[in-house]
Amino acid sequence: MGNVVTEAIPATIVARLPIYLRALLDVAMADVTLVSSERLAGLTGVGAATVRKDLASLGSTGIRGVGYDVRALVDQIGRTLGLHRPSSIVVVGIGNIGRALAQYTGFAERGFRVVALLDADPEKVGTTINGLVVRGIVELSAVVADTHPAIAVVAVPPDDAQEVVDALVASGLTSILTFHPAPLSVPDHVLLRNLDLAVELEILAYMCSHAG
Amino acid sequence: MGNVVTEAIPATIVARLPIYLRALLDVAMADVTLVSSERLAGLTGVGAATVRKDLASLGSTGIRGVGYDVRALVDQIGRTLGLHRPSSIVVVGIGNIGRALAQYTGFAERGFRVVALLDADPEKVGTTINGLVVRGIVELSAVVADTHPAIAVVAVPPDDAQEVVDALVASGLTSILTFHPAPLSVPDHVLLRNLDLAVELEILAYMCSHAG
DNA sequence: TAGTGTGAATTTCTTCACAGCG
DNA sequence: CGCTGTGAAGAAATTCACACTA
Repeated sequence: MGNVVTEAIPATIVARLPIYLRALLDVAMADVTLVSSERLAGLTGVGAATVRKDLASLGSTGIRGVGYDVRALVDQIGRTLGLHRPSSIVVVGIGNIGRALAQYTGFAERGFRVVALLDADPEKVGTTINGLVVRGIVELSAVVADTHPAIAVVAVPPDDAQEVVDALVASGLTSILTFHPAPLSVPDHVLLRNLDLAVELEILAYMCSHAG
Repeated sequence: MGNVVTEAIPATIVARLPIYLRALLDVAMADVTLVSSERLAGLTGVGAATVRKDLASLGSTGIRGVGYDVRALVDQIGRTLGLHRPSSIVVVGIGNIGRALAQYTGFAERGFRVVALLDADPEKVGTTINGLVVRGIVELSAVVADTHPAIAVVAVPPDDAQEVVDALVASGLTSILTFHPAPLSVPDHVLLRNLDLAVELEILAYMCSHAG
């Protein structure tokens, strides 16, 4: 039990781990050092039994009759998610969303480091954001080869998205986050996660017209 | 079968409907008028049988041996999601993300209309974005009463988010989308959907360190 | 014939309930 | 005593397979 080696955690659980982590960092701020599964359940909206099962699945370190040590849990989850050493990120497309990412200072404490910014607009190339110089998109493969980012975030205009994604894939990147309002295609070995704001609003629209 | 009245569609299905819709709008652009469940499955990454089950659950109109009529499906899904008439949106916080939302022209064709912009910064109040004047956050309840938005999108600095959400709830809004890097609390009757970019990156980080 | 619609089988996820331990 | 850890039960979602029909 509690094997240190990774043994494929189901996607449903992986999707909840960041939620736990977020809540744990939050209570840690308030100098709380112990949480019960019940408390964590209340903070995250997940069932208490599910919380225990999830934590057990990553070889948890709960103390019977007491709860879980917050710091230990943060470590455990962070390690499971691969955040024990910072992941480098390249941001492609320095529009509103790209700039938000480049300027966001909270990534550091979540284990992410923005290492490069790229844009196609000559007016933006050469400008500095948060200590990073924006480089031209023509340098894409050079920048990737240079900084070896783990993840690329693509926030370019819709018409350019597929092209940029293709270029990233060609440069060897295999994890991409996009904000594109339509499906994008990538080879099977590439992980693409797409956030479409309209999709989020549509889900909310349904819930709102059928409930509260 | 195929009851027109709403009979509580499971959340898993609701979450997929916007994905189908997105793919359908995409193929409609290419003047495609018919799609098979197989094709839709390929476009969205969902299983073909699941696609058929989902569409059947909203009283679908597939034609055996042929496929589904794209326009009919778009209508059907749109109506189910409550998009047959545009939902009004108020955007609170005109930073990078808020500006991106205010400027995004694609919402109209997805059934959403940004009707108001709010910000606390006196420098921003009074400026115009995409034909809308930014109003002060002190006017929040007046603006809500005035424009009756269905959904509020909150993109303010982390420290202000809870306060703004509370004010929105107090003004009577019950559907809120936020971009906050921590849990937010709302009364039970309010629907809050939170997009934490760090969470998305963390999920990607896990997948990337355990697969591709 | 090609592809929907759907019971039935299967897998996956969640909840329950409680033994066991600090 | 209180809370974790977990088998077993239950619910939900997915997949299978095929009858059926335009």
